[in-house]
Amino acid sequence: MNEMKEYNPQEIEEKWSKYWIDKAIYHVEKPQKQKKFSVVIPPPNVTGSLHMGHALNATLQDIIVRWQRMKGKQCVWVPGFDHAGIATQYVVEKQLAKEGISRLEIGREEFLKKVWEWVPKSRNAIRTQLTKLGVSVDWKRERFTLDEGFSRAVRKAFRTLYEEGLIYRAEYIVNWCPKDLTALSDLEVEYEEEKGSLWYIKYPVVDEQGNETGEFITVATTRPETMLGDTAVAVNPNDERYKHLIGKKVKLPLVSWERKDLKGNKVSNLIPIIADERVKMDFGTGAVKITPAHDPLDFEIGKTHNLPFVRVIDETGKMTENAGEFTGLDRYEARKSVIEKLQEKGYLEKEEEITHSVGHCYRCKTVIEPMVSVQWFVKVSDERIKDISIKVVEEGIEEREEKEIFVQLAQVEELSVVIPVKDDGKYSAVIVLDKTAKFLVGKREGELAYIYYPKGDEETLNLARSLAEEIKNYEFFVAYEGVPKIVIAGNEQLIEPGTYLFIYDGNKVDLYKLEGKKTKFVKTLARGEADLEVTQKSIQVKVEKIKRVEKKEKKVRFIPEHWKKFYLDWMYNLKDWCISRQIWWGHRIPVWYCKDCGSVNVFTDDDFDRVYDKIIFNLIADGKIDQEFTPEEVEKILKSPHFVHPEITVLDFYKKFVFHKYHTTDITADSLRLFFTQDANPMAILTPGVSTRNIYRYNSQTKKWRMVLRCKKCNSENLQQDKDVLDTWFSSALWPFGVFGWPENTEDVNNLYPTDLLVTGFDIIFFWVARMIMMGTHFTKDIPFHDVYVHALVRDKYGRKMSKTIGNVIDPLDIIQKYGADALRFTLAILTVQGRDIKLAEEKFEGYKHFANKIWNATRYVLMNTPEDFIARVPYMAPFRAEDKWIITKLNETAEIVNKALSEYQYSQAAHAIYEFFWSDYCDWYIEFTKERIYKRAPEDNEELKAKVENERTTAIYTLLYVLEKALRILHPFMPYITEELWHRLPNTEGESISLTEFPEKNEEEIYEEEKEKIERLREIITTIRSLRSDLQIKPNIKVKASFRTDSEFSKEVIEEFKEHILNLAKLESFEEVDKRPEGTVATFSRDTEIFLHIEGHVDLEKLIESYEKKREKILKELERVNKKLSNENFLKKAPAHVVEKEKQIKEELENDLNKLEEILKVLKG
RNA sequence: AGGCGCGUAGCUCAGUUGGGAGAGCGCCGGCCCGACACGCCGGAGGUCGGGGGUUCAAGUCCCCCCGCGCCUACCA
Repeated sequence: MNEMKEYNPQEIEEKWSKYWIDKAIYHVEKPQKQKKFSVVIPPPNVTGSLHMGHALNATLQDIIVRWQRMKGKQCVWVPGFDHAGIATQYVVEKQLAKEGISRLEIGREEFLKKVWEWVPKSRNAIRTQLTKLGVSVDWKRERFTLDEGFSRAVRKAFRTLYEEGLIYRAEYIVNWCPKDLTALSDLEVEYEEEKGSLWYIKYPVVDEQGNETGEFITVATTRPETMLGDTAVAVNPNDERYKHLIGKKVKLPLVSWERKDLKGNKVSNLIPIIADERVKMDFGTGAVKITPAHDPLDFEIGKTHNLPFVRVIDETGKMTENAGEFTGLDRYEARKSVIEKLQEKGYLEKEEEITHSVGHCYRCKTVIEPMVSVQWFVKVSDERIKDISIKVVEEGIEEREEKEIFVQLAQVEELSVVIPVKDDGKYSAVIVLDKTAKFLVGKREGELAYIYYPKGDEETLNLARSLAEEIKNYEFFVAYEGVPKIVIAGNEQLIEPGTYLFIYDGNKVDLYKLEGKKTKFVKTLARGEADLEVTQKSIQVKVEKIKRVEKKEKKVRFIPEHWKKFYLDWMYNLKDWCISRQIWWGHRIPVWYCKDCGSVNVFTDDDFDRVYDKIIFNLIADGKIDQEFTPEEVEKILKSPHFVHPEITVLDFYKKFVFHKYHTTDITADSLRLFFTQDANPMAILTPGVSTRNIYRYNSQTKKWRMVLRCKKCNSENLQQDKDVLDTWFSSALWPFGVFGWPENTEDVNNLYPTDLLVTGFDIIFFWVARMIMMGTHFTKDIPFHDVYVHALVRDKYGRKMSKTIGNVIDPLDIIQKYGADALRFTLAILTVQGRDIKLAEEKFEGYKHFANKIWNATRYVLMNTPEDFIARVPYMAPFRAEDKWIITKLNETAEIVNKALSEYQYSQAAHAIYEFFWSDYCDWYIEFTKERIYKRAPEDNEELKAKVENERTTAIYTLLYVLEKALRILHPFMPYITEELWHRLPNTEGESISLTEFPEKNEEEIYEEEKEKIERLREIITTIRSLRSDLQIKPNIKVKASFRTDSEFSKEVIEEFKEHILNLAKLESFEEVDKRPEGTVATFSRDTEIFLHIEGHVDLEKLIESYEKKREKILKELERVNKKLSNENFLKKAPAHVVEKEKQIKEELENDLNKLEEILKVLKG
């Protein structure tokens, strides 16, 4: 019926990827709070390209999201990108450098234009890569950390924190990169072990007059050039060697010139010897030179002892004027020079080799320079931020929310309920409870809304109430007594009389038996959308107000759990977060300094109340227009396609994603001009309804308008904006609520936040996860996410990190090209075990492409044998056979394992279960079993027999299709493409996408224990025969005669029932029961059954004997173990009875096996 | 230095409350049998890093040691 070509991943993946996006399958316009499952993607860096870590990250998210979606959740997975300040600036600078352009030459504005030109190219590339992976994200909600909404959110966050005193500006020692010319946060510094030297320098001690006493104090340093900035020598107060020197002074060698501190005060070259506990006695000489301006610890000591700060190295790594004769030298040249000079003058005592770790810029690898400068900090160490961030992870916060709900209590007589169920627009079932309904309970918006119960019957009302508490997942449920009329697919269903409950959960109607207050699941009656038609004889409604205390747990759970400790350890020792960066690409700090009164102004669009003002202000603050601009410029920008969503304009983006209002507002150059004119025109004050505020001023020379910002303290217009931008992570910290529209109180924020899951790598727990928790809890008073799944690092096959330098990267795109995205995804999933890094080698992908191929071909087999008129044949199909029930049982067990594994994020287990099922159970056994029925030729001349054969074939095909369809659904989250493709090809499916079908769950009705046991036994028997054939080296194409003998009724039954399968799958000519071993046969056994194979001609028995000897050894060893256990009195006494029983059984089995084996060996040898 | 993780078949790894050692790849032998050679059938291969302890029973829990990896801190 279906012509299937060979499996070609590229072809199908391209097709479905496009289909999903074009149809916006994964867009949910208005998700309901109760049903949602929301995830935000860790925004990939716009500079990068997708590497294996991204592929893993995206795959793990997609598996959970697709699974949750199939479980009926309304999934919203928000994609987006991160502007990556330093990294992007670095990349663009490098590109410009190739053209011989430096950013300093072209200036800030021009440079940013270049970046904006470059960014979309890179962004689009990653976007394409993500779509190739098959991620089921909602592209309509895509965001960028530097889009208009985010930029506004960042300013709002900054302002709020500033006003709360949680952001401050201070002089502090920071990690400075002399190449990128910016401060770096502690986390952005990479330490590496390096060989260096420890130089011992003698500082002459001087008396009160400043004359050298002849005594020296020797300090040790790895950075002699910083001695020029020394302002003290410190020793430990308990150090006997130096106690007498404390309080005295030394004369700083070489320095004969005048030095100045940060405020311009002169600093003497006679510096004090101070005592400080932080000095370690056992390092170096126990005396340490103090350079407060260029060393973090010295900075601290300098602060405590009130030492002057002398900067001797500038931003570019060159020596400052304080370095006297060394001024202008690079810090490394200066080091050489200083050493030479010291040696020359006899101050250098010795030089020792030392390995120490040196901090490098994470981006350009330049050695960082600790330097005192003025920076902005977030006071994350403040208890208002720190405490709650610890608490939500450590123990969680339980919040009690009192809710008032109104429940209609309807006392009725003769209650009738009709439940029509529609599936895909067609009626799939109708349930009619004519006057037999007992009570009815329903919800509205997730809350109990009404109860219908028999007039005056308080007992029933109470029962209904308690059931409403107990049953969590329902939209309504009806209880009835008596005989209901249930019609499913046109057939009336009979149910034995009793008290039952129909529960509708939004997806399906389940039937439960009601015994007292207990409910017992019977079966699922129908799937689809259920309606409710209620009639009653009389009604009396009373509204009851119920106070409900809703407990809401705010707890962030790390998976695997040990990352919790990792996070908490860091939180306990939290240092303030330096957020200013001396670069251009990023969110410019929304601070304007007043040049007149010196005060600090933080502006946001909250300072304006009209939409025009707000937009103009945001455009200026974002650097999109200058503070002086023309209305045409504004219109042009607002009417241009948006960077993230080119299908709409920037103005529309503002309305939809930034303000979430002003929907009808249009802005044109003309309307702006009018607005500005009125604003600036003092006469307008006389016109009613027009306000003037003097925000805009026209400059007739430049013919431009200017938005005037005024100092909030002195009203001066003489303001200057801070030149720095914010750390990218400051905006990323707002990601989980920023993407939903915060700071506006949007529907998405209400319905989708907190998010359910965050998947990320451990390396950014501090950078990102911690900061999202800090900012999330602070701004939204709620956690940003419930579960944080921390995934592994992807390494090469030798366990090394993948890096471009080593050249061991495996590019996911190459893998997709060669093996397909499905194989890539499945491989990553099956290798994902909690707490272990992934070692990757290309062969692995190949292996799982084989799996995809296997599924493809299995489907080909099924479809090849599905007749055109299959559906019409179904009503005539024969009853299920045992193997059908067996595979259905296996399918259900697999569904259960996969569901459980995924709910615990056990990706590997889940993937293994479906792999095992598909390949071993379905392909290797079930398909082989069906061949008997599929290939059986019906005799043309016997109508009755022909019909029987055909109907049995229909059953086989039906089961093949039924199981295949469900198995594809189970596999779908792992391999979305191939499952989508194959699913659409099956005749028993309809719908837009497999991803919108229901994820299979274990159905107790489909568990057939008896048949399962039989088939397992059958497999053992077949395997035993195959094994003997192989030992005897009988070619597979030769059919041999065989016979068996057994005392077990069960085994006999299995053999008789499945004789055909045994003949087919063990390649036997015959398999008859005998009393004793026939002549000319070789024996083997499977449990209680002896099997005899007729050998014709010469057979090499050596190999067989060898094989049996080996088995005998094994059994003996086992027996020894079991006997030892069973002869241990303590074991018999203390071990649980069932364990002892089991051991006894094992012993019996082993002894039987041994007897049989020895007998066989005797015959073989004799 | 402190903390965390890992050490199971040649390789990569599963092994969920402590009860007869597993998978994939590789290897060996045999097969193009009407889905699939990206396949089928059969098979070999392990003192579960070493030592001690708890227990009737330890790959699984506790302690020590060895090896590997990672993180944090210090490094004048």
